[in-house]
Parts: sequence; structure tokens; C-alpha cells
Amino acid sequence: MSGKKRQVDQSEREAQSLRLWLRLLGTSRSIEEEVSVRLRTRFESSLARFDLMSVLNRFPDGVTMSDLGRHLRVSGGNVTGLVDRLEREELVQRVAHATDRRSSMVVMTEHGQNAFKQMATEHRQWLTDIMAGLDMAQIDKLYDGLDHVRTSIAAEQERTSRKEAS
Amino acid sequence: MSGKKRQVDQSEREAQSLRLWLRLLGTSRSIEEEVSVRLRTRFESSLARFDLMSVLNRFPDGVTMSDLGRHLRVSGGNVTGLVDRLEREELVQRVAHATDRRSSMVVMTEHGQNAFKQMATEHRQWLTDIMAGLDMAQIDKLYDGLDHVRTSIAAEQERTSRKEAS
DNA sequence: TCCATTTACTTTACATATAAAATAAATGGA
DNA sequence: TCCATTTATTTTATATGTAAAGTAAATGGA
Repeated sequence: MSGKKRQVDQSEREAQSLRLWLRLLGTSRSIEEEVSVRLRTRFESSLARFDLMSVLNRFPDGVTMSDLGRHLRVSGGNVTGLVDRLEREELVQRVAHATDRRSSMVVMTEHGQNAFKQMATEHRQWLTDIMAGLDMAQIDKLYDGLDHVRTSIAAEQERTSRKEAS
Repeated sequence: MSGKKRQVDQSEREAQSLRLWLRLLGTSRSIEEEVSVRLRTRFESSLARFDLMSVLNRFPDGVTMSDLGRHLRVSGGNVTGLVDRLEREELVQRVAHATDRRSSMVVMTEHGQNAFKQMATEHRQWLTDIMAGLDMAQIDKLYDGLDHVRTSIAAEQERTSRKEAS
């Protein structure tokens, strides 16, 4: 009878995994949507632009286009378009690279820095408001739980890439 | 001195809320990317298409364009484009509404149903593999934690909409 | 030095997303 | 019945995303 039991467990595990994923995706999209709407209505901006400016804020000396793509985990073509539009609004600027003529360093303009500071302050408050129903212990537990998922994804990707290589 | 203590707590709460959001977003995007890549390479499909077909699978008698938009939480224009492309590949079909000439019912074709069944089976297994590092108790706890966030978002949206109305 | 290869970035074609305007049909009073 | 309003969908303009091809510069041996 233990064969049957294992089958039921496996099916239950699959159902639970799927349910967790759908809840995770739904929660994440709800917050993304809420934050997107606020960035648009308050600042005529977007998550993509805010994320890009966050990276530039962390590296005041500038970041190359390709490093931007790596930090944001998006393609080079995407970075080109985002920087083009932010540059048109004079929030960021491409600066010639000192030694590599293929490369450009992207930096925030002073206008960009001021705009980002305002956005970051409000953004922080929005997230605090959104999480207001959880106490600090719950937040910590959830954070740790998500960290387990992160580790588990990495392990699965490791398994998959090893299988593909063979 | 309790004023100072409260300030520190508040700042700590903001930092934790932001950290949780960044982890939630990162985890969700990692899985989305993993699933997207697999849907593309295995089935030449995408999350958007899979989600749309999931709704049609739940409602075998068909769903109107506007109901599709509501279920998927996307705009009408987006639904039009997705259904156009799926219809071109004969995975779904627009059928005239029985009584409302403005409306069309979208249904899956038999080809679409077969394709969806295959995708759903593998999709379920992918998520199980991705969550393989967590035991069932951890999955349940995480699910409950995310449910708290869901409730908290709803409460915040309630607060915001009440404020805007006044 | 020369050149094959790699690296950095842009361009192109396309999918997916929104908001806003357009179109057409249904609906609910006066 | 008539018409103002609402509802259902599409169209348009634009942003954001990818993959793949193209361009130009750097790099690392022979």
C-alpha cells in the first residue's frame, strides 16, 4: 500500500506547488500594478524606468549599457530603448567611456537625481503601506520562505543545465 | 525616549517592507522567466497565451472578450491582440454571441484543447520541480504568508479609494 | 602586424501591455 | 419610439520586452 500512498503524496505536492506559484504570481502582479499606477499618476514614470534609475543611483560614477542589462536582467535592446527615452527627458545621460570607444557610461543628470530621490521616498512609503497588515515577524518569515524558493529555483536550474550539457 | 524608539521601528519597518517586496518581485520574475523560456522552447508559446487558454479551459462553453480581460486582469486591447494571434494558429476561435451582436464568445478548438492539455501537464511538473527544495509544510506556510499580503493589499486599496472619493 | 574572435551596442521584427479614441450595438427611461 | 448613455470590441499610439542580425571597436594569439 505504500506505492499508492506515494502517488497520492506526489499528486498533492504538485497541486500545492502549483497553488503556491499562482498565489506568488498573483500577489506580485497586484503590487506591481499598484506601484505602476502610482509611478505613472504621480511621476509620469514606470517600474522599468524606476528600476533603471535605482541602478544608476547605486553607482554614481556611471554604469555601462551592458552592465545595466545585467543588473536589470533584461536584454541589451531593451536597455537601449529605456536609456533613449530617459535621455530625451534629460533624466540620464550617455557619457563617452574613457578607454573603450564601443562603450558608453550612463549617469543620472542632476535633474534625474532629484526626481529619483522623490520617487524613492514615496515608493518606500507605498510598500510600507501595502505591507501594513503584516507585523515584522510575519514579514521576516515570509522573506525567509521566499529565500528558500530562490534557493530551490537555483538548484533546479543547476540540475537542468547539467542535464542539457550532457 | 519612546518617541525615538518609535522612529527607529518605523524606519526598520520600511526597510523590511521594501526588502520583502524586492525579494517577492525577484522570486516571481525568476520563475516567470524560467516558465516562459520552457513554454517558448517546448511549445512555441508564452505565459500570456497559456494563461488565456487556462481561462478557456475552465469555461468550456466559451468566454466573451471582456470576461477574458477581467479574468486575466489585462486591457481589452491586449485581449484582442492575443486572441487574434491564437486564432491565426487555430488554437482558439471567435464564435458569434447568441443574443448580443456586439459580443463574441471565444472557445478553444479541439487542436487548442489538445495543445493545452500537454502544456498544462508539463507546466505542473515544472513548478513542482522548481519548488522541490521546500517540504509541504514550508509550501503551506509560504502560501498562508502570501495570503496575508494579498489581504493587506486589498485593505490598502480600500483605504486609498476611500480617500480619493472624498 | 594581421586577422579571427569576442565584446558593446544598436537596429529590426515581433509579442505583449496600456490608455485613449473610435465604432457599433444594446439598453433604459422620457 | 427616440435618444442619451452604457457596454463590447477594435484601433491607434506608445512603452516595454525578446531574439536575432548588423556595426564597430577591442583583443589575443600566429
